[in-house]
Amino acid sequence: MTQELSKRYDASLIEDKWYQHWLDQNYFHSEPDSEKEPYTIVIPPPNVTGILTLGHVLNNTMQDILMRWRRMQGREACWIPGTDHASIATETKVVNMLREQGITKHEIGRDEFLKHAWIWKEKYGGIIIEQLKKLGASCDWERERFTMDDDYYKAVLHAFVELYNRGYIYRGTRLVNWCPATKSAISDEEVIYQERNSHLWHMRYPIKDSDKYLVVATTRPETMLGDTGVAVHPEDERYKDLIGKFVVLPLVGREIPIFADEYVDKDFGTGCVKVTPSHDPNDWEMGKRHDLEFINIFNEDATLNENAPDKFIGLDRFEARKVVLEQLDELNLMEKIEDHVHKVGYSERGNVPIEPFQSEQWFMSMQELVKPALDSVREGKIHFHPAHWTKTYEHWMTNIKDWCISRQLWWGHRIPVYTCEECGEVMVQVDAPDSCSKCDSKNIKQDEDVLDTWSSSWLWPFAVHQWPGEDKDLEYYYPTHDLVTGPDIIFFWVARMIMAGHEFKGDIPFENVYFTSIIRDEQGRKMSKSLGNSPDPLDLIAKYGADALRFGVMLIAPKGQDILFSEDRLEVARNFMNKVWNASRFVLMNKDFELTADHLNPEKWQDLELADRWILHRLNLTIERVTRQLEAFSFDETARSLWDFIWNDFCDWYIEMIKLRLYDGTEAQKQTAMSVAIYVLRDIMKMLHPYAPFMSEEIWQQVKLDDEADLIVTQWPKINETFTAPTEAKNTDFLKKVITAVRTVRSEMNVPPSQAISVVGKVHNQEQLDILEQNKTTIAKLIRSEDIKLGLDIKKPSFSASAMVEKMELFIPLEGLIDLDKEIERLEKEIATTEGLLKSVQGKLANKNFVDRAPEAVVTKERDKLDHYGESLAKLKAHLETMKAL
RNA sequence: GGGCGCUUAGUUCAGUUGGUUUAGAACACCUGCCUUACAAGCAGGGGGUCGGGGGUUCGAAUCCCUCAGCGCCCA
Repeated sequence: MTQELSKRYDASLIEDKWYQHWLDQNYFHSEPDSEKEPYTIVIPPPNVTGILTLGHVLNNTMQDILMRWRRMQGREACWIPGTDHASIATETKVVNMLREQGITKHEIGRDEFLKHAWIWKEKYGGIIIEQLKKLGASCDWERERFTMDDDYYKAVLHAFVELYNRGYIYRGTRLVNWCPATKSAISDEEVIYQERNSHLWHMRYPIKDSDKYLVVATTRPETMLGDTGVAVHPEDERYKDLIGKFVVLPLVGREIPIFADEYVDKDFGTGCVKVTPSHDPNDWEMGKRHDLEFINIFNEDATLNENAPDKFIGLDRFEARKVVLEQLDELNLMEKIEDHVHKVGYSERGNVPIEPFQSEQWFMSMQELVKPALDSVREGKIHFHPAHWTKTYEHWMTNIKDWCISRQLWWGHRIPVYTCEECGEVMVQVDAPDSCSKCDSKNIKQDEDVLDTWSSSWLWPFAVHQWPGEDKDLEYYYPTHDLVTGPDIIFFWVARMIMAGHEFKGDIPFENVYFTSIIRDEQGRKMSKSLGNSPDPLDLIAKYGADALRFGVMLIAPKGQDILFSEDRLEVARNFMNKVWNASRFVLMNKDFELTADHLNPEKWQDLELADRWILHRLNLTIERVTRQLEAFSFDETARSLWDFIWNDFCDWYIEMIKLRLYDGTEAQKQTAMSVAIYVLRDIMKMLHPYAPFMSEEIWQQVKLDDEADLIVTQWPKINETFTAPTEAKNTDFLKKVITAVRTVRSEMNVPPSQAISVVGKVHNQEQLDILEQNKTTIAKLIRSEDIKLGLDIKKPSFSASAMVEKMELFIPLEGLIDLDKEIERLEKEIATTEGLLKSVQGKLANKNFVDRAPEAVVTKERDKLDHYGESLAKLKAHLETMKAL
């Protein structure tokens, strides 16, 4: 039986209940089913020790919408969840935790450190997963994966070994982006450039065997201790004579050559560039070209090493800068200091300036991997949404550099390269060798480094299964279908997954990639912990409900643009949820019969009225539109379509129009109205379910038949062709216009709702008369009038306000109430508006070019308008005259 | 320096292949209402000429060029 619903929707009473119910029924779990077409999404695995942010809410709500929608469409829907070990981020957290206990990681050693890390992971690793459940995420939790699970770990090593054997992985000494805080190399993508106000120091380098000097300009004076040359442009007349000569490096005394290189920008600084091959990428290249000496002056923590003069050894790089500047100043070698704004690369995780640092690392050659990945996007096998990201992708892919995949960390997948200490044999294999394959020695040492996190998560779409083993799940669910992620990881992750998909599976990993917006605060600032502008989604769920959070975020998530978030936006969504709740409550309060299949069978409906045919017609349009919008990943437009249909059509008009039948109608009339209302409400719940799963399920339980399934597994609504009723839709629009016109007069003339009025309608034709006569009681109810007179040639009352609707004249006799001046003013305004419209139409039609060249239909339309406005204007003017004569 | 995107009511945004009236919605605002689903509500209303300029066209917020401002990415 129907239970009483509370007047206000309280999300907290139902959300946990339904989530538990869905879990109990195992609805989220998927198994391969040859009868059904699969639909798969792999979650972008969040950082295992992370907590839910609004970005996750946005991203995962979209995924859940797609999952629930596809599940309802009958697909075998599988959403695979999991977390990422996040090498640097997690290790940093564990290091900090240990530091608070007075422990350093080197003290306790690798194995002991990893024990602490796993304990940390066990303690905090489940948080974000539990938070996703609060949001309503319908992930297949039985399939949850972690990138360092045993089998996943092996899959990562397997991929390394494979690529090594295929010749894509090599070891090399390169200048890498070095993070002195974490003492590890990082990839190009992990360097964040930030603008800094700094200086350009102009320093004098004495020329050997001369009393002259040349001036170099630099933003990093401390690196001069590692300078091994000075470069000028070959065509720079100022310095041509100096090429081939030497300068004596101040503070160091080293004699270094002056040489010419095209790279030098004559117009920057002095046109002379100090060259530090070991500490600058461009200088590195020049060093190679000109066979310069490579002198590394830094330790791993960016203090100066023994290659620097004694007094600098051990100084931090920033300290060293001060000392260098002081000493140059003392020696009168500082020409001048200019203010200078430049971009400094910071380590994303360590949050300190990165140091270009010469070291031995593992690299992955990208040349071959890029090709199929680029083609599959260019050829449209993989679609990006919005499409413009394709260009960004192409640009990056065509300028890609080899990927530095080793990290000087412990938390992660340790590189499976083993070296025999006896004979130097190198063995690359998944399982550790017992002995050297060449000399049989047991003295074998594994590479100390771990792999970049992304070189494990790039395998995610297939490594979540049993890859590289035989696996029916992998067969069934791969390739996946859609991926929803942030554009900030298009290079880190998306591009690399596409490469891995092609390389290891010979196919694309997904068909569509939807790039979400970036969430900012009201002032457009990025959300961050330090700014304190990043609300906790769980607080928002507690305050507004998960459904409102989901719906609200979708409502403000435009395709391809940043989102400006504020809590006001959630209030809007909460109000909407309350509206839906109350509309449902209204229907249920008026349902006084046990619902049967007959009630829901359109063929059994008797005596449908105009309102019924109209709302069913609108329902059809909404089903079509919402389905189309979901197919296009238009999450915001879908939300708006649902809003418009539910609030504007169903609540504001349909429910109001059937009240008369429900309150005063015959049993049959009431039954019909309720049947249609419930039918529509049921489809509303189905369409709303992906957006607001909790409330829609709660209401569904009240309007479902006993033998029907829970909403989450109910079939997505379909268009019913018999509901198509364009004429009824048009007639209803006319009816609505008449009602609104009367209401407007009422309001503008300050007639309170309690005040009875009469209405006299002089219709334009018989059709209008029929529509209005047939719906007279409905009109009466909605305009609160007991007295409506209609006719083709009805007499116009003298004391009355008036309005025009599609050539029909409406009079509202307001004797004793009417404010004559006000009505005259109103009419004059109306006349001015109509004159404006008329003028614009006349202008078009007076243009010979328009009449000659515009399509016939467009011209006809304008002629109709001319006729329409002309007649309206004449009538309005006539009214005005009568009013003025009074 | 290169690339991508944005600029429409006070605010946040819609506006599909250029042609339904003088550009829509929500929030905010103004007026009147506790009308037995909902005051987290109902009814009504005011408010923008679509960043500036130029062009294409019978017709442009919608296409092209240009300038300006903002944002992001890459170097």
